[in-house]
Amino acid sequence: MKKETAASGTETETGTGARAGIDPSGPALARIRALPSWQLNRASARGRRLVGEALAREGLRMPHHAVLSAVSDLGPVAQAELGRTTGFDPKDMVGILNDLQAAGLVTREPDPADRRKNAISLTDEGGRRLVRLAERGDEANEELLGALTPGERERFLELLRKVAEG
Amino acid sequence: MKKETAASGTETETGTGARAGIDPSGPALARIRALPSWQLNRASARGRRLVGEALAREGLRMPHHAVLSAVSDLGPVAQAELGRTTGFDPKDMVGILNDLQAAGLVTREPDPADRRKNAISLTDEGGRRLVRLAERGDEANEELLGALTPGERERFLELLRKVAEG
DNA sequence: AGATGTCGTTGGTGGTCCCAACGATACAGA
DNA sequence: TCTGTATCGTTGGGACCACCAACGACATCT
Repeated sequence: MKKETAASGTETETGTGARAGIDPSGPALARIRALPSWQLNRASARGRRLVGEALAREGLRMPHHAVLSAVSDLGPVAQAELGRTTGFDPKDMVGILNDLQAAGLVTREPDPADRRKNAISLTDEGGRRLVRLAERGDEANEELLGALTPGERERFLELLRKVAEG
Repeated sequence: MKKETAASGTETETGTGARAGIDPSGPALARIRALPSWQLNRASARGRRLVGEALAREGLRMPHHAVLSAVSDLGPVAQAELGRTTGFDPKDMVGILNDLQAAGLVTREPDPADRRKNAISLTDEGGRRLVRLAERGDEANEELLGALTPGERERFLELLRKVAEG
């Protein structure tokens, strides 16, 4: 029952990128799996899993790490500014900061100079936790790129940045 | 327009917008952004957005494209087999196939040889739509890698596969 | 026959991202 | 000073993707 109509017939095309060694009977799935977007999703999912597991050992998740880093860099800073810097939605920023505040890693005080704003600051414990988070994150990324040589990693990151920035 | 005073206005300033170089006192954010996992997430998100928009022009989404491709390759096939092949959760497979069936792109008939199974087959319209989906997907991936030369694309995909497979 | 496992399905969770609206507040211009 | 406009943090909702638990129906192995 193989009535392969799609793509198997006279789809000569330019022959670009097409991995010539693909199963001739039904290349549709292999084509999809060869797409950069597909492989990017797979690699990204693996990275998220590795980093997620690593940060979970510190009781936090990736957004917490990012926001904690931003607070560390920007000193006392408003939530909206944190959102612009890290790219997280204001809606989600509320929950992230709630978690960090509940864990005693940041303080959230009203800004006397602008009473609309919250001044977010890093606590000492937050600073210590951030160091450990960075270590865990580095370990996870080390494992993520484990199959690559140092030279390949450099090249990969360079190309990846181009793709990410569009 | 408006000067951004921020909470730390009085003593931080130090001269510029600070967008230029990495601040040596607090490189935490820059470190995170330089992580492969961070860049992978960015690139993957861009890919998902581009592909999603492209496939939406055909009224479908990425999982539909993948499953439709699998059905095209595997002829009449059970849902569980589709799930194993494409990696989608059985729960999600139900919804995906509901959509494809409602759109007349696949048929779902009871398998007489095993009444637990559904035999999923591609319709003629499904085959035609799949061709268009593949074209749209290729266009989106073309744009995704637009900043890379052909040689860079090949190298990038090679490294990306290594990272994805771990 | 009974034990075991797979089938499709339903239900629920969590994470990421985006949008709309709200009250409170700040600010620029009439 | 008053008034409109914009931003602040917050709440609520939705789309999409990934994952897991449980169930009845059914097949298979012993």
